[in-house]
Amino acid sequence: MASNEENLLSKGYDFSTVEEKWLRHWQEHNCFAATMVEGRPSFSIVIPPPNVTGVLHVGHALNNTLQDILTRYHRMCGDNTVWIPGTDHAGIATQNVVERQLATEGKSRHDLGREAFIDKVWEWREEKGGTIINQLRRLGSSCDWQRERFTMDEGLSKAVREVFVRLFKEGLIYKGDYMVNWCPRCQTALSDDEVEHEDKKGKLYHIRYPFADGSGHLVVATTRPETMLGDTGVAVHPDDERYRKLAGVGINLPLTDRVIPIVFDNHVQMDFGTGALKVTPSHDRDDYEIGQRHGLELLKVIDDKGVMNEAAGAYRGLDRFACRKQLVADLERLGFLEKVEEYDHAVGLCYRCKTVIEPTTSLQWFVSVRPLADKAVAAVRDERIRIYPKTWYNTFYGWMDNIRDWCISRQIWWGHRIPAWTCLDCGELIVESSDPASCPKCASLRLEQEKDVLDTWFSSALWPFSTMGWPEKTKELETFYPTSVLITSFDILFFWVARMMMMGLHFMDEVPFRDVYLHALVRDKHGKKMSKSTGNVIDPLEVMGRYGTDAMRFTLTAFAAQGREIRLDEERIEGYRFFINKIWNAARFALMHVSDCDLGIREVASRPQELPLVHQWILSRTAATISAVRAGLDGYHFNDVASANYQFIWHEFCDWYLEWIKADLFSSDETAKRQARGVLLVVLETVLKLIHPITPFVTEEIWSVLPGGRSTLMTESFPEEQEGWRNAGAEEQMTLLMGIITGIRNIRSETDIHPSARITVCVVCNDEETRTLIDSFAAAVTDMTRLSALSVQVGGEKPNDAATYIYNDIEIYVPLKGLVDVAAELEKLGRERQKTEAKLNQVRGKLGNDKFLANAPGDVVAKEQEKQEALAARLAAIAEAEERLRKMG
RNA sequence: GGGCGGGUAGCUCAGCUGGGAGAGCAUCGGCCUUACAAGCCGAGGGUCACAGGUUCGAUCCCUGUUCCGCCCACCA
Repeated sequence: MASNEENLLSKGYDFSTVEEKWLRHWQEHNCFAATMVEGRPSFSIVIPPPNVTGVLHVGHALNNTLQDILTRYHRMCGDNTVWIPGTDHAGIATQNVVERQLATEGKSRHDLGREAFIDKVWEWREEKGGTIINQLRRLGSSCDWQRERFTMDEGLSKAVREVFVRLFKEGLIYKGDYMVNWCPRCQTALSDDEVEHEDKKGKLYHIRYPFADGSGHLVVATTRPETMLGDTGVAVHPDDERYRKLAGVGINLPLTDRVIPIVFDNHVQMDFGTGALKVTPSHDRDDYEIGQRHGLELLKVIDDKGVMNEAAGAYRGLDRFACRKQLVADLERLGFLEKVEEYDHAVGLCYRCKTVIEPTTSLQWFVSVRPLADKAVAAVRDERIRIYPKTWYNTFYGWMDNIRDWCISRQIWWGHRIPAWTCLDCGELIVESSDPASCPKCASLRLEQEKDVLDTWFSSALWPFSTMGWPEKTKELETFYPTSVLITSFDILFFWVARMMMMGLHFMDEVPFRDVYLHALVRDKHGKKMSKSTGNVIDPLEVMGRYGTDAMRFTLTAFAAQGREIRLDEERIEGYRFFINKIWNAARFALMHVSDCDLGIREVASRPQELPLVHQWILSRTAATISAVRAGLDGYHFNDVASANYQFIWHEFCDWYLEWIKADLFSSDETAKRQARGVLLVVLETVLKLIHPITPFVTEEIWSVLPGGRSTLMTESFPEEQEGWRNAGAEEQMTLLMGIITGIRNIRSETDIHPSARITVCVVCNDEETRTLIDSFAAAVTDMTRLSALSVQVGGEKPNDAATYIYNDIEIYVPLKGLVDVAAELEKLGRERQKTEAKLNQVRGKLGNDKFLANAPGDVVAKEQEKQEALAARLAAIAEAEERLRKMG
């Protein structure tokens, strides 16, 4: 082994050098580039574009690890494969970032003006926008980086305009004055799902509203008293006895000089509060609808910044919350405040800045989503799109059934400006994909473009086809659309996933993806959401630096069961780092024996029937692992893929196989040596390929030093099913031998025999076949348990004065020359006997039950019978051993 | 208020179409055995939340109870 040390791997796995090396190699050799070869199956993924302002968090790490696993798998399978990367311009988020930067210079975007501000954002993007992309690269993501897209790119912008114009012309986009969710801080409208609801401790104010005729008052309750200044009515339920007589009676609205009417509306809940509802049509969604039904006036009292306007009279200029305080004090002073209760209720917050949303009416653009949503629902019902895990179907349908029109205009500057113009002369509204030069109606040149931009999700809804060149007819679209699978987190199922379905189906007349895999949210080990303020954030970059990227990727994969949350524990990452190191060391060992081999030795694996048992066994187990890994990958059971690899590599390949073949590898028997080397090389190559999609770096590095001069592992072919390696008989025989070895080791350990002490063992079995098997592997057994002698017999005379272990129906004796603790041995055997008896009784019960025999399938009955025989034999063996011990005692 | 998910070993979880309870980590004991002490060998540990039901047979299916988490919702 000294002669070819330069070919060997270093003693410990140094991930940082290796990772750097392979990232460079993959990039320089353009290994991730898409292939579009005629006649091959296609596999395509578009990345859920992270915000251009983003930095890699552990959710990204999970999301992209899973995508990379599938991409690498399919690439190795020989499919035409592409993974298209990119980023989202993230309207509000990015604008906020740049505005904050300006604020440090004491400026606002208004100081710069729209165009200069947008230039500033682009500048920011050039400088800092590549951060997350570089972090994704570091993760090993095998995206076709030459195809990187940005939602504000020229091509994508063209697609956005095209979609907008078509939808408008089809009547699916309209403009109107409606109630929207308004963020006073971002000063823009938000769609319903951009509003987060949070339970807050608040107060419920009960306010007296006097009748105009002076006959008394009624009481209304509200959590937002400042909105009363905009009240234009009071609503009660038509069936409410208490208020029936009030028809036609007006209300003197306190603190104002206005008289407002009482209206009767079914929407009012009679049993809430006093059953009387103050109606503020301009600042509440329900009130808006009640107002519409009864022709109530719209009166805005809060402006775009959340400040009371001139309609608020004396309160004008006050912030809405300051106004609330002041107004409540005034009501109390004037005797209008009946009472104040503590009250918990949900408050709508801006998902970006957490400012309390102010519902208000405003002129906005909307998409009529019903017809689009229907297509999406149909596609899911027909299984043209499948959702994994399937628990999400109900949620999906529920949401789609209740979907409302989508407000797509945003009053910010950074984004796709709405392609609509108004003619300042004739008022014509022009919607065109290219900028119009003049008004088509009056030929005026005085056109003004809409100031609003589109909701960011409008452009990301087009992502699966806009990134492939739509509206042009491209080879990419032909080859890769629809995409194979969308992998994303469930929290954007509706923001994004549903809308991609709608747009894809509408414009491509085809689903955007065949499968949707929704992975869990990553939380801390206690199930808490990670957040900077709680300080429980696990930073993937830090983790990668500490344990290596492969270790982190493997950990995330091992955790990726089809559930809703992943509780990530940093200790686990450390544990899996040991596993990566284990692979490294196993390879190091293997290389000591195969580094100078010619590749012809691999032939031995193609005729397993000619090989010794242990090789047949490992090949059979390898075949089983290939099946498990492929099945896991095909069915998105990522955790199963991880554990199949882990279990096989560590506990079968390393713990048993490598130990077992050491004798052959060091042997002077050339045939045995060649067989061992050949199978070792084949199995090592196979596991490297199998696990490469999860841990690309360490596997590439090992692969590169295997004999034979190799290019990259990532373009090698993924292991095919190997039915020819399957061998149930070999597995059974090996299981038996391993059981006996474990038994002997158990005796050693239990009786405090030093591991290096040579002992003799006598194995007693019940048939000649077993005896021959054990006998022919006596050398291996002796070797692995450090015996000086092993005798195997069928029945017959057994050693006295021996420690005992029963494996199935086989008795294992270790003579101890008077050192046997008879009582302890008997106790141990007694426990075993009880367990065995209990099981046997259970089985006998079943087999004695006619109904079981009549109803259970034949193979189940047969299995029970076999079990009965095995248990009975074991029981007999235990009894014999006990008897022997009693004689001694 | 509605919907969804979950309660399995000390911890984190797996267990996919009902037929002998599993993994990792942690714990205990023993080992520097020629790849690996980032390791090896051995061991202990669970009335599968609770109560019923269906079935020859239930961790798995059905009903109810309870606890936890999430989502949706116009009771101001």
